[in-house]
Amino acid sequence: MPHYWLMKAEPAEASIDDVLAMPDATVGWTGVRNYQARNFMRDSMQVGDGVLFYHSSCAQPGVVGIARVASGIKVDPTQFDPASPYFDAASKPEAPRWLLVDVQVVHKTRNLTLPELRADAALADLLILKKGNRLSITPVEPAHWQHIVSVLGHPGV
DNA sequence: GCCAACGTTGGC
DNA sequence: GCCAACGTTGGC
Repeated sequence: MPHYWLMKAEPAEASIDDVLAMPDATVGWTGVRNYQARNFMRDSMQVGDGVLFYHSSCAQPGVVGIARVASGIKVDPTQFDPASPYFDAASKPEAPRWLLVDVQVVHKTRNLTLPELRADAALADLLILKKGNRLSITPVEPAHWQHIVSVLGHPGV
């Protein structure tokens, strides 16, 4: 039974177009620095899980594509790079603190915007819409996933 | 730039 | 372990 996820990306940093331009349309999901989000990747994600690719911190936040989890869990190399904004001096190579998975874009969609998501009664319980939610990775209920890919006119992963 | 909400840190 | 201070997120 696959799981489904919503993963936030800042388009100024890694937009869906940026990822599409990469080999195999696949990107290592660097920069997760929240334990709960990390634990979702480490403990619950499986290769092939469905991912809603979401643009945040931008003019038109929303779901902009369908993606899939494309690797198992790996060490996030940016934590050891002093030049990276994600550098973590407290993390040691013998005990890496931060992890990532590869994410492969399957289909770029139109932007299903945040106001549209909020206006959809079927998505009232979508975690991203809950007040105060800031997690960059959240699980998505199968019914929510089916609804969103249907609204986007896509068969899913 | 503002601000609400939440996570992390660190003194005690 | 408590909790105030601080930093970050992210929409507006």
